[in-house]
Amino acid sequence: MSLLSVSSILPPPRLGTFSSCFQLLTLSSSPSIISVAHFRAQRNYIPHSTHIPDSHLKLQRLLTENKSGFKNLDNALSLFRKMLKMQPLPCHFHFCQLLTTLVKMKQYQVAFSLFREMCTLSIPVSIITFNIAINCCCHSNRVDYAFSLLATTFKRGFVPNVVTYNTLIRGLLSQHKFAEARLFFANLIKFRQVQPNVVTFTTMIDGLCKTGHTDMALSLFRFMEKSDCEPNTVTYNAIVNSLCKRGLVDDALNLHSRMMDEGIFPDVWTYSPIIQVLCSLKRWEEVGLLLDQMIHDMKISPDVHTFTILVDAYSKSGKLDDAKHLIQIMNERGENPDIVTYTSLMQGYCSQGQMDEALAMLNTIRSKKIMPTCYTYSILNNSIYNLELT
DNA sequence: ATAGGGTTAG
Repeated sequence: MSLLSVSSILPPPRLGTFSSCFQLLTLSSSPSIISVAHFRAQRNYIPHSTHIPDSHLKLQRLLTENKSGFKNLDNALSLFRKMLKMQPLPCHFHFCQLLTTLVKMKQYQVAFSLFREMCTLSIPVSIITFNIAINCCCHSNRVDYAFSLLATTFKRGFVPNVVTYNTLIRGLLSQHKFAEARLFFANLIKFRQVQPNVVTFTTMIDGLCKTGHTDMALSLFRFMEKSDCEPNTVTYNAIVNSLCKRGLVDDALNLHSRMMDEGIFPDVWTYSPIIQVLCSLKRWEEVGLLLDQMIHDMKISPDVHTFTILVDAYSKSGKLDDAKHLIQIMNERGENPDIVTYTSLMQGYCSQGQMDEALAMLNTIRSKKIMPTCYTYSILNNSIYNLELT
């Protein structure tokens, strides 16, 4: 059964919106009552809107400096408190910047509670603020809250946009609510709520793949290829990743060549899953060729994930010195190994029965102030348990 | 200033 009929999928372009924009533009360029002479007469006048208080300039600098994440959560929270006390209040843009930074720090619940506080205190919000909050709910696995926020959005007179809907679709799919996601997507199109874009389709395709509905994902992908909304690298990557997960590495390799033929450039996200599955199949020669192509021909640098895949592959084949050497290369290149990298090497030591080395690894992790995860302890526990059995 | 993708255990 096809997901959608072709005719229902793309609403006609919204000429109304474009033409009214155009009208506005024409009006604003019509002879104006404000002339150069007007400004000359008042040359000492500084318009209110251009005056930025020092506190706001300082705030802007702080937000820009820390935009990929504050050193710790308290810094972000105390900045929020300061912002609330500022006179005049910082603009909407700055509050959004702070919330976005918290999202980058994966502090979804904190970001959401700040959003709630903003609403309680009647700090101006917009559809963008709501979208950030909806995204936080989805990432905290509370897609139910996300939908109640959608209702609030309507109640407050904001118009949800394609970002709102894409976020909600992803939220439903990440909660394995496939039927709901599909219905929501179909209704958006049926009732012309929004014009889907490449992110909408890619989100659906990726979610369909991950919920085991690969046939539907492929038909949506084929539909995109024929439509005005052409697949991009991320769309191809969703399919490549799914093929790799299903062990269909040759299909993945074919798709990889096809995307290049179509003029869509692969990125590190395309290569990593293919390299991973080739490693698991011990097709080492091809791993080498692909890495060479990626690094030298395509000029794509392996990142933490790619390196970790290789560290894991070496560890699993007992080549612990090579794995250690890779970690050294990572450090030299500034691709800092993370908990997954170290856990992979630690597992290598465990499976070789080198428990002293494995425990030393745990100490290294601690000394680097990296938080071990349940994987780290579970691997250690299982090895100790297995040793006791033998 | 808002949305999409890859790595580790049993």
